[in-house]
Amino acid sequence: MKKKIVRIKDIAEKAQTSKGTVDRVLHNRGRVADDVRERILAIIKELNYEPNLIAQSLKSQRAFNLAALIPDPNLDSYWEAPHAGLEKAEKELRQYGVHISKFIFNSHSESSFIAKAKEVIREHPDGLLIAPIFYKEALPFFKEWADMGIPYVLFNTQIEHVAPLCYIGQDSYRSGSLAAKILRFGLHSPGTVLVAHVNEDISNSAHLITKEDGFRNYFKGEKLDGTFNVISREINFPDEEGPDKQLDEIRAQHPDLGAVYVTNSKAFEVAAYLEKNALKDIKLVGYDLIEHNQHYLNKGIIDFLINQNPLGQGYWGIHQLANHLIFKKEIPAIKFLPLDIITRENLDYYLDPQ
Amino acid sequence: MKKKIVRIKDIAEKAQTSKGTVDRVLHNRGRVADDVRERILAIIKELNYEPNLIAQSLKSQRAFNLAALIPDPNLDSYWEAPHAGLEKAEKELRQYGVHISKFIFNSHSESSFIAKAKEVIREHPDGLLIAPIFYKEALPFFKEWADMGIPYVLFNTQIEHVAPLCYIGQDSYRSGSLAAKILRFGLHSPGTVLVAHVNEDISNSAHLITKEDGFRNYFKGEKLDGTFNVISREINFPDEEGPDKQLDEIRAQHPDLGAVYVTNSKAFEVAAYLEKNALKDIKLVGYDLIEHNQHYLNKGIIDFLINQNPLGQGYWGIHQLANHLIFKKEIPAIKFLPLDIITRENLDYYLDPQ
DNA sequence: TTCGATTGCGTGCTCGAACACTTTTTTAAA
DNA sequence: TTTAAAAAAGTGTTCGAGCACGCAATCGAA
Repeated sequence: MKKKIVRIKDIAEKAQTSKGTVDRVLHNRGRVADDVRERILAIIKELNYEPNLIAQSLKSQRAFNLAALIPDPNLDSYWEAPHAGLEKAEKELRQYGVHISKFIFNSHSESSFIAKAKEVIREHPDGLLIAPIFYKEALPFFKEWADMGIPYVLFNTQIEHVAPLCYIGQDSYRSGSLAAKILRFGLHSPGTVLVAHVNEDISNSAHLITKEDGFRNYFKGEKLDGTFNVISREINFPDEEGPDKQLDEIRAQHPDLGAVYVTNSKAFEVAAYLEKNALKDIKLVGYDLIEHNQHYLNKGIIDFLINQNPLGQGYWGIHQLANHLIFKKEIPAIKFLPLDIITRENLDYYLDPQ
Repeated sequence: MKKKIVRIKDIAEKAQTSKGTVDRVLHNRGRVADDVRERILAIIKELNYEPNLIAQSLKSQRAFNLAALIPDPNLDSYWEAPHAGLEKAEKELRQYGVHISKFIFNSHSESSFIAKAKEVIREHPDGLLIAPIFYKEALPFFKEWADMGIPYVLFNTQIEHVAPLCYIGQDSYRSGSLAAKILRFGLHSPGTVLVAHVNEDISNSAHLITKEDGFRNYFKGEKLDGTFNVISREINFPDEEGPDKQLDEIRAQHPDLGAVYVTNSKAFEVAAYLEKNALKDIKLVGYDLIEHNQHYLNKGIIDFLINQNPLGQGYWGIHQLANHLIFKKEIPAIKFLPLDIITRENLDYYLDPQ
């Protein structure tokens, strides 16, 4: 069986018309007699015509200026990976005329976010990828971008009541349940389990609460809430101090502390404490393959990390924009990335992209 | 900063010659004066010319007939996924003229493998993807294909002393270590750990032994070989019987059996036994997301599965061939796919492809 | 010098889709 | 019936790389 590629010309011939007319039908560009239009549409369906993307993009040669509004990786190394993902996607899509302008803000400064968001508006990109870590500050901009007709993709932080082209990231609830499952598997005897929100402004981070919900409900669902006592704490401290004081206190209150679930990428802070105090039997699960975490994962102090695949988030974010703008594909409103479970033995595979 | 794409014409102009000459230099298609050649090469380097793949493949329009030598998914559902991966890759690459012919053999019959392998030779494909599950029978063909100049990619089963274009699959040794790590995390007290090779001809499956090595060495490396007693057994039985007799026997010998590691996709057989005998405390880890395994994973009888990503193996196998044949990229000799850890809570994400 | 052969190099067509431009047909008004 | 305007349909160029073809210059032999 031969696979024949259907060209516009083939359709034209079969419809006894010219490729120009077929082209007008395909692109709804002006004035074709109704009977001809219908005939052509029927033939398109019949022959199952699919435009040749290669020829298409060779011709169109259009430039797509995408913008990425994303935190500074120098201030929080977590953001290095999304940057890398962006660049990987840009490399692949350069052939199609994609260019990405980065607008980098300070992840600790709302005002820098606002300033950069305004810059984005001035630039008027064809599409936008944004990590909306400042919920309240970001809200007004969504409306503005929508009015300007700039499609935007959110990643890392899911936001309700906003209609992006797509959200890319993890299912926080599931993510919490998964952490619970892992820790429960490793827990040998009844005791206290701590959910630790480390150095994060909870009021601006709904997803951490969602993670906690998922975590707690795992224990409830498994009828284990009698066996294990799940407590949660916000643990905030200046960089130079460490969480020692707070953790000491918690251990004093709950001598049967058996596991800690850190809801963001700061598990290494807790790991340092556990190591210092030789608490080998307290299980520890956290997020993200940043260097500090890898260090304690290799030492066996952090047992498992859940990978949020930040590289993939950047990569797929740009690809979704390209799928929408260039390839005119339908985009799912949510793209959940896998919840990868990482431990010392499979760490390597998740460090470098495919 | 504008990103200017360098064309052959640009090079020609700068070198004060014609695009035909530049083309001859680029493709070593003879007869260019030495001074001109050098001038052109210098300019190509200077301008950092990269051929426009889009235009390239539009023009070349070549057909690439790839062959896939792969077991029948109707006899072992594990093979459904590689088939799906093949098809996904074919869809993506159809634009580039790729067509895949499947040569499907019976995974229980060496002679059917040989027959199909001979068919492949008659077909004379441009490239070949093969799951060499019959080591001895496959060997002579590798040489033949090499002589015919057909590049071949191996997947699923790694074979030494053969020089494929690439091997795609898992690092079996690591995979064993990972299984050990997981089980050890869940083991609460000293006892016996069973490595089970279920219904598989060990003599033709070196990779199962490698898995076992990785598994055992984890316990040795962690200085746990005193605490845990690792034993291994080949458990073979006819389909209609089940492993009950053998497992009963093992439990009689080792009443302290705490965990089972099944080295292939047959964990569900052991799971059925555990369920029947209400052995909730025996931890179980196996491979592959086939339906039977998913069933017991959801019931919580299988604790974790390691995903060999069979879909990805098919997908990347075809892509590696395409990278070599069409895009002339350098191919790594080994592409290890990630060792994904799957449990009930993150199963979904690994079922459907990206 | 003339002819043929070889080497070196330039021209122009091709791929399929996009789109500007031209030509033909239809419709409405004079 | 003529004519202009509007609608419909057709033609031809373009994108960048590949490659066939053919022209021009050079060389060697007669």
